[in-house]
Amino acid sequence: MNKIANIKDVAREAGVSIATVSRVVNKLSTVKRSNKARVEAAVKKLKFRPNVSAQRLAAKRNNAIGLVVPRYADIFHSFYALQILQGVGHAVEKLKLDLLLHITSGDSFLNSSAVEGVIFSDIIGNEDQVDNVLEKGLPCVIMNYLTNDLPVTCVAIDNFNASRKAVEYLIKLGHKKIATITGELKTQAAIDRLNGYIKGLGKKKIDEKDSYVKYGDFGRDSAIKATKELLKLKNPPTAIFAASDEMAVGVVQVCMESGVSVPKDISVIGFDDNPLALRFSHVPITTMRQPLHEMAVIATEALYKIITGKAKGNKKIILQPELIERSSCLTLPTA
Amino acid sequence: MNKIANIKDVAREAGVSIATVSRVVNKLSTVKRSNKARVEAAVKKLKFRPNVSAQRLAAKRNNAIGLVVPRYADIFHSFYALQILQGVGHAVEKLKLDLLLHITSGDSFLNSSAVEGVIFSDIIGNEDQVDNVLEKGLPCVIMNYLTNDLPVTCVAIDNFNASRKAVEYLIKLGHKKIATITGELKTQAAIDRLNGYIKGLGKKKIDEKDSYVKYGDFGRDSAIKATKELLKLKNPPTAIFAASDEMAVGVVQVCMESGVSVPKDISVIGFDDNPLALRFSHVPITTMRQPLHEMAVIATEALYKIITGKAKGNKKIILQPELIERSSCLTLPTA
DNA sequence: TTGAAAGCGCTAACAA
DNA sequence: TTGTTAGCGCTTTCAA
Repeated sequence: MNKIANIKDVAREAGVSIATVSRVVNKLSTVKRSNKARVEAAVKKLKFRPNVSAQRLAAKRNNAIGLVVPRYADIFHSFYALQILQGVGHAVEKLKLDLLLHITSGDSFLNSSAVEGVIFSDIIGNEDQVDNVLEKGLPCVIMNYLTNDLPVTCVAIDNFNASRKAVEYLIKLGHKKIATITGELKTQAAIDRLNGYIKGLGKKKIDEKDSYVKYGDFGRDSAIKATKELLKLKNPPTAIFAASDEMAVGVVQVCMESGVSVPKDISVIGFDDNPLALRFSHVPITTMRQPLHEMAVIATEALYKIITGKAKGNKKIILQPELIERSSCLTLPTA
Repeated sequence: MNKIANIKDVAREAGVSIATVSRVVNKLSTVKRSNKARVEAAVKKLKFRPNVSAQRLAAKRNNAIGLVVPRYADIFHSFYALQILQGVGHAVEKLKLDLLLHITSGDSFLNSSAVEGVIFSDIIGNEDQVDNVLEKGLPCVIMNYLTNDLPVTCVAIDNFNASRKAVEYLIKLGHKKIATITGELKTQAAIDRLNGYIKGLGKKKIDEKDSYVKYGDFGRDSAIKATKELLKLKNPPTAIFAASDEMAVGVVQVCMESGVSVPKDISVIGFDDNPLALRFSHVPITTMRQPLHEMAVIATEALYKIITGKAKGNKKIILQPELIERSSCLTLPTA
C-alpha cells in the first residue's frame, strides 16, 4: 500500500504549481503545451488520481446521484429492478456520475449530502424518503409513478394507452369477444390497464359482473384460475388480454392443457415483455413492451438536467409501451 | 433551496464551538449533557447533516465501498445479480457504509478514490478492473470465483461438493442409474459440478461416450434435447441430476410430455434454487440451494474487516450449498 | 499563462 | 469537558 500521490506531489514532479496541475486535470485549456505534457507525464508516473472528496468539497459539487430501490422481493420486481439498475447504471456511466445505491425497506435514509440528486425507482414503501429529499430541496425524480400533487419530476409508463392499444390490436384482428385478466387492482398500473381495456372496447365502464373481466393479481396462479373460468363460459372469448406476461404464460398453459390451441382457437396478448416469464412459454407471446431501460435512462438524464439547472424539477414524462408481435395472436377468420 | 446549514451554523445556534458539535455528531461522549442537548436541538432546528465530503477529507476515511457488476445480460445472471445486490445492500446498511455501484462492460473504471474497498460480483469481463484495484492496494473481495494466483479474498460456492452431495442423495434413495446434464463447460462452475457428479458416483473419471452424461449449457433448451436422448436410451436412467434449475425445469417438462412421471418414474434434482425457473415447474423440484445472498453478505463483511485492518486480504471462503428437498425425487422401489 | 493563497466543511490533536 | 487551530486535497479567484 504505497502512499497515494496527491496534487502536490504531481506539482513537484512536474515543476509547476498545484494550480496548474488542477487546470490540466480539469482540462481548463489555459495551460501551455509544454507544461501540460509535463503534468500529464507526472500524473502517469505517480498514478495520480484526484481525491474526489477534496474535489467535491472544494468545488461544491459532488458528481454523484443516489438511487433508492425499495427492498421488495417480488419476482416481477426482480426483472423490473434489474432493468432499472442497468438503465441508470448505463446513463450514469455516460454522464460521468457516481451512483450511490440505497436498497431500503424505508427506514434508513439515503446519505443525502453525498449526492446531488436522487432517483426513486418506485415510490412503494419509500414515501418518507421522498418527503425527506423534497424537504431538503434536493433534486429528485420518481420513476413508475405519476402524481401531480408533488412538485417533482415523474417518469412513468402509459399503462392506460398501452392497454387500449393492445385491445384495439385484437379488434383489428377481427376479435369481438375479448376478455381480460387484471393485475392486482391495488396498484395504479393494474387499474390503468383495466381502464385501457375498457376504453379499447369503446365502453365507458364495465359491468361488475361482466364475465369477460377476471380479477387477477399479476401472478401466474391467478391467471390459471381465471382462464379455466373463461374457458368454461358458454360463450368463451376468442382473445384474452392479460395484464402481465406472467399471467399470459399461465393463460397459454391452461389453454394448451385444455386442448385449446393458441393462437388458432384463442389469441393471447400479454404485458411487460418480461423475458423471465416469456422464456417459459411454449408459444411466443405477443405483448406490450414496457420501456423500462429507457425509462431509467430518461429519469437519470432528467435528474442531471435538474441538477445542472437546465430543467425544472416538475416535469411529467410519459412513456409509451410498444406492441411486440409474436405468434400468440391470429386474425379471426370471418365466420 | 434554502442554504444548507454547516457545522459553524450549528455551533453558533447552540452557543458552543464547532469541535463540540463535531463530538456530538460523532457520538464522542465527552460532552456535557446540557451542551449535548443544545447541540442536538440546534441540529434538528437547522436540519443539519454533516457534509460527507468534508468528513471524508478530514478523517481520511470515506466510508464507502464499491460494487462492480459486469454488464452481462444473461437471464440466470439477473437472478444472481439481484441476490448479490440485495445481500451487499443489506450488509452495507448494517455496517453504515455507502455503496457505490458500478455496472460495467469492463472499460470504464470505478472511481477508486471514492471508496475504501471494492467487491467484484464476478470476475467475468472485469479482469482489468481487478488488476487496477489490486495495483492500487485497495482492499478487494472477489465473489463467485476462486483463485490462489491472486493475493485477494475470494468468496465462492463449493460446486464440487454440492454436486457430489446431490448424487449421493440420489444414491441413498436407491438410485444406481443416475444421469447428469452439465452446464456450459467453459465455466468453472459447470466443470466443478460435473466432477462432483463423477466423484459422487465413486468414479475417477468418465468415459467420453458415457450415455448418462449429456452436455448442456445451463439453459432450458439444451436440457430438453438432452432429456429426449436420455429417455430414448435402451436402459434409461432412473434419476437425472441437472446442473441448473432452468435445465431441471426442462427435464421435468420433457418427462411429463413423454408420459414419464416425475418423481414416480424418474427422479430429478436441480441446482441453484432459482425461483425464477422453479416457479414455472409443475412439480416442485428438489435442488441444491446456492447461498447467494449469504455469499454477498459475507463478502461485504470480509471487505469491511480488511478495510478496518481486522483481517488480511487473502482469505478463501467457500460456502456450502444446501439440499432443498421438494418432491421431484423418490426412493427407488427395490426391484 | 502562471502561481499564491483563500477557502470548502470537517476532524483531531493539543491546550486550557 | 471544552475551545483553538492546523490540516485533509482540491478549486478558484486574483495578481502578476
